[in-house]
Amino acid sequence: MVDDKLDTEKTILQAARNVFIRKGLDGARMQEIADEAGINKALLHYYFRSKDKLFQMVFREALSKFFPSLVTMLATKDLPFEKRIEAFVENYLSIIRDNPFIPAFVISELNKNPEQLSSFFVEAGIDTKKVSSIIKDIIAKEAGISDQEARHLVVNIIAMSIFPFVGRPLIERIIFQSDKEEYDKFLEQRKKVIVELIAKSLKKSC
Amino acid sequence: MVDDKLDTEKTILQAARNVFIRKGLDGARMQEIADEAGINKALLHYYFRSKDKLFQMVFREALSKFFPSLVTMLATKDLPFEKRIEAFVENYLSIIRDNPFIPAFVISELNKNPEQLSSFFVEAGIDTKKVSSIIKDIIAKEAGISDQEARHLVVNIIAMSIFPFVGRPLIERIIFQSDKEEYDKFLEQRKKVIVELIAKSLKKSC
DNA sequence: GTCTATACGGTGATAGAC
DNA sequence: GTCTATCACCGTATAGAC
Repeated sequence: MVDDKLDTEKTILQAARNVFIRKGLDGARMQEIADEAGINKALLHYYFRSKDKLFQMVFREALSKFFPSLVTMLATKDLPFEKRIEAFVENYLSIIRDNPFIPAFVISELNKNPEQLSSFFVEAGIDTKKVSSIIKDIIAKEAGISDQEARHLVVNIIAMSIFPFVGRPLIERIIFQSDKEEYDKFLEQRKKVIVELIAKSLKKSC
Repeated sequence: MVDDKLDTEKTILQAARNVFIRKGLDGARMQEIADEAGINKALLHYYFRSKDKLFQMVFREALSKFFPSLVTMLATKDLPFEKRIEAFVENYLSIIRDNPFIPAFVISELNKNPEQLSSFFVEAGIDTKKVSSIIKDIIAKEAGISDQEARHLVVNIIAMSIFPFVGRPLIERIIFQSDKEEYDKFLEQRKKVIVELIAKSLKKSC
């Protein structure tokens, strides 16, 4: 161990991330986290009091990564609309690429326990009204579509970005015969595919 | 109890579905399943030997619903291509609507334990090579696109269909301010939105 | 701060009566 | 087939020595 006493906390958190994201809250074992951190169980409780407290740390951090520059994407009016969508997709995909298991983790835990969200929003200082009004006031207007269409637009973009990651076990086996390399190539093409699809959809038909 | 002895098994299975789909394998408790079925724990083991065996029943059934008429959609050449896509989306969405929690359940369990798939394919008699070659040989040709583009097409359709359900806890709160009715309306519009988007994307640009 | 030892409540599974 | 009682184990959490 090169790390000195003080970053024991960081070591534990990293181990907790690995285990919780792989196994989920219910599937994770404090013993496994301790092993992965190279310490023992008692120390976990010394630093984080309980399993649930430790989980909250990991989960909320993961959830934060999920709110990418959604607001940023929409708030900055510097670029033309389509360029901003492109920037958003690129940014979002790169975040997911760096944390490929976070989306499935967050989705799993959130579906088991949706109430967690309320307290998260409060404590993270996120105003959902603001986000939703931005969609109406900025996206809808700039794209020249209705409020409802703007919501579909946002959901479509996020869906197409995230799904190849959360559905990877299934897609990779069925469509790619478990060829990991082919699948990675496929993922690299996503940005272009999504951006072009969205751009085309925003053009008035002719 | 009106049910006679023989459908105890069905009662148990239904209770197991409810609990496993809500809590996942790790989060589910045999006691809770027994309670929900109105019987006691011992009987669960009498009928299904172990928690894992019972889970497999539920999980595989759920997984089957996930392979919608993917093959059907592609195999039948009766309808013109775009009509077939429309039929597929409609059919797929109605399956999900009837089982709205299945996608998140399957995705969660599959990401925790991807190896389960191999044995499932074998036992369900699913030939993944066939599915993947259908995508190349039928979709790509009829749509006049490359093999790789055909794969993106399939993934996009499924992504846009499933995501509003697995991401519901998040989307509903952020974009719809927890307005359930509004969200249901939104879901009803999905078929039209997806079909039109895909149709537009398949048109040669002008 | 870090360890070992242990308490204590569950949890899956089985034995055995009816 | 269905129940009650019980076992063996595991998992979180804490006590207490160093």
